Amino acid sequence: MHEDPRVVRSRQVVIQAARELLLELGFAGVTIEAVAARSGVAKTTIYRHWADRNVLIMDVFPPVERNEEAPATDDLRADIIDKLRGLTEGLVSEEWGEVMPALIEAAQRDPEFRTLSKAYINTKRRPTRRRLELAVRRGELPADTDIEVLMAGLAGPLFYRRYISRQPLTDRHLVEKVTDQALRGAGWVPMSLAIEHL
Amino acid sequence: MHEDPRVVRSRQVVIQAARELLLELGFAGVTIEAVAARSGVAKTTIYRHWADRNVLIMDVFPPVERNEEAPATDDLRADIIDKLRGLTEGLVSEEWGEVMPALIEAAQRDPEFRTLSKAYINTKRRPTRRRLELAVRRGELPADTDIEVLMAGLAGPLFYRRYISRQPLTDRHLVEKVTDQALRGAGWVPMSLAIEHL
DNA sequence: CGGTACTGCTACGCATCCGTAGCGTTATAT
DNA sequence: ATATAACGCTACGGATGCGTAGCAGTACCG
Repeated sequence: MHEDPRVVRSRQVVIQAARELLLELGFAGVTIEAVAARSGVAKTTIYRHWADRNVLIMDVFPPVERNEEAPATDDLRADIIDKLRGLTEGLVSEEWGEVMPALIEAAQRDPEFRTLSKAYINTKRRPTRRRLELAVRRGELPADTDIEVLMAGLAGPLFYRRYISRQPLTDRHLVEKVTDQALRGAGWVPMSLAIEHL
Repeated sequence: MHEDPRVVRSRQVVIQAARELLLELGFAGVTIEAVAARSGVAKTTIYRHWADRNVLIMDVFPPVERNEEAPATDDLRADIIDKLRGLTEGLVSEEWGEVMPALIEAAQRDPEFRTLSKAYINTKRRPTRRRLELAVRRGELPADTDIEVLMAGLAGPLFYRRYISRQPLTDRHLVEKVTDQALRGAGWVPMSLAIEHL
């Protein structure tokens, strides 16, 4: 019942090669022949694991992890900064950041990729969204806060710098600045003050 | 010295067909043969106007317009909202919005597309950036404002909603909400108050 | 109205890629 | 040790796309 280590290795090596090709040449570069050449795995072997080219390409994108928890200390700002740091790491990582544009572009026209993309985004968004909803209930944020606008105000600037203006995400205190700008703009009141308001 | 109307027509029809194919099928779909079939223009004629496939694809993207002026009324908020409305129109337009993901993805790996993309972005950003710098000089914004973070806070959320979370940009007062969130977060003070502060 | 220039069509040769078949070899499991 | 399963290799047939050549028609310009 154990997985044959040869199978495990083949799959891993092939996916890695396919990912590299996607980064370097775009979707057009991910041909079975090119993947075979780069990975050293025979073309026939690739076809023994993936039915066709499209199935392989889907597997290039990392699996969705569904188990992230919403942080919930009594410090909203710290919780958000923590989340945005995670997002920043993802955006600059090779595994995620480099592959995102291809996924976004594909999602723009292919329903299957759109589904995959939505699964990613929603999974990533949920914990932060939960935390913001909690903040509203607690009074850290005004009751009439538009959470979606706030979400966009937090994550949007990071995506923007990464893919649109192409500026570094490594600037000192960037995440803090973005967080403060959005939270302050949303009318954030630190917990201690919020309690006084009751 | 006039342009032969046949040439004008050929170029226009071909580019239109190529753009449609880019939207529907991505870069891989923009083959000379497919463009010829859709446009009704003979393949040989296409090669008479474009040296090869890449040159044609570059022409699919609309030309950069360099003549936009920075607005400069005494109302920062109104000026920014005006600019963001323009951005919103672009993002939902067929000419721009639908083609952006492909350009971003291409810019991620191809230096030529990266150059083109930068030209677009910088041209679009400049007027808004100018207006924000003016605002700092005038005292509408704090002297230590990080203009790049503020830019990202204004434009980022709109890009984010369009391409990442895929939410509508047509919500009532979305642009106003985004503007207020970012400006307020940046410590914006309306002009009348700013004067009092002197 | 006559020459020029643009266009459309067919037909290439070349290359790349798809996905499959057959066969020998080697690693793995029991 | 032996059967099984995975792998590599070569070789296909079919499809698609590139970019070019040659020739015939026709729209344009002066």
